[in-house]
Amino acid sequence: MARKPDATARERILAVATRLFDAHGVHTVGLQQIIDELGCGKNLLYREFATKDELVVAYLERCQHDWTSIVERISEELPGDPAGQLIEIVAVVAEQAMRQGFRGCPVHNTNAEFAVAEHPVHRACVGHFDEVRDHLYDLAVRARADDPRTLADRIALIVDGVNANGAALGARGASSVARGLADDVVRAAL
Amino acid sequence: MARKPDATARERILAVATRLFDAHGVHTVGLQQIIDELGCGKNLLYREFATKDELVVAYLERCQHDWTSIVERISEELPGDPAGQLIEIVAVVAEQAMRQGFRGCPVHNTNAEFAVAEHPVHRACVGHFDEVRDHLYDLAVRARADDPRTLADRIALIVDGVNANGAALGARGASSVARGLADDVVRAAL
DNA sequence: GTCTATACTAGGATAGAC
DNA sequence: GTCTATCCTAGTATAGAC
Repeated sequence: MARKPDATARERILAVATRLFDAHGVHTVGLQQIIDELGCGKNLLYREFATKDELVVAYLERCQHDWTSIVERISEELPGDPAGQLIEIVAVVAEQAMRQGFRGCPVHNTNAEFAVAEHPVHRACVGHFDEVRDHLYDLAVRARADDPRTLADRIALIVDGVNANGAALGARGASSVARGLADDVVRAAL
Repeated sequence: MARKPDATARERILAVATRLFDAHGVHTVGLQQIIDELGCGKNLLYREFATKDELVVAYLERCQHDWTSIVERISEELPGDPAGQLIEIVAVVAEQAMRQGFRGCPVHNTNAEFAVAEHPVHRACVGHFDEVRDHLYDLAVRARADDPRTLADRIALIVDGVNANGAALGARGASSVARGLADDVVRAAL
């Protein structure tokens, strides 16, 4: 009797790959390691993702989706308060960065591993940061900032700074001052 | 006739390794690639650096030395003006981040590639960030900030944010607003 | 037909012997 | 400075279980 095709295979592969990539970085994790942890055959992985690059791009899309979920939740919690949303975005990222074992923004980390500008993985990373930038700008405009471009970029600096500093120094680093800084930045921009 | 032992060998190796590590990341650069570019034998490299990890640690020490040179130059340019030095540090990093081909802080990038906390490379990275943090705190104290810890951490966030954002988006990113933000932050803290 | 498991190629890695 | 040993990688092909 033939098995039914497993519709969840792609999701299961991505879940394992995400966990390993997040923990160790992309280049240090081999496909064999993913296969071993999945307990599946090599063919299954290669059916869903023809190359490792494809798997990495799918991983990045998943990271991007996670980010979108966060900002949408914040948007629902503070409807009609774009200025508050800008501050809350910083607060949520800072909270993540102070957790034990935080390794930084996975997209930044992946971007650091793929230097060639034309590489699809590098492009996927840049695409994510462009989306983040656009969203922050949109919030800054709706907050009626005098200079929304500058406000959005200042918040972007804080978010990126929390991710980088938290990856290096964790909770004993600079993340704890991020929310206060965002507060001052937003207040001064309105 | 036998060659004299080359006292500059270590420096030449480090120079090539630094260029390649900066451009492509640590894991993607093989020792063979470094050897090929040097035009030397494998023994020479192994005489100076027993393992790749040792070479990477030496590379990080070089990065740390480069950073020290920058802050010392700023210290000489603005003697007796610790507040101005904090702003100038941000300005110099932002200027670097807007250059063509900027790939981010090499220490952050290397740290992202070495996740294991006990790994000597990871330790070397954290050591660098601790030094940076201490230096910023020292400047904030000497600037007579009301809360020097918070001021130092706010500047650290901006510096790290410039490095991360610049690596992703370059000159079209958020680096251009860094100096202005640092200016406001320092002014508000005094 | 779908999956697991294994064998295999080709290349690159670290490491070290001579 | 060359040459070798061993290991690990991505990716392909094949054999067999369900």
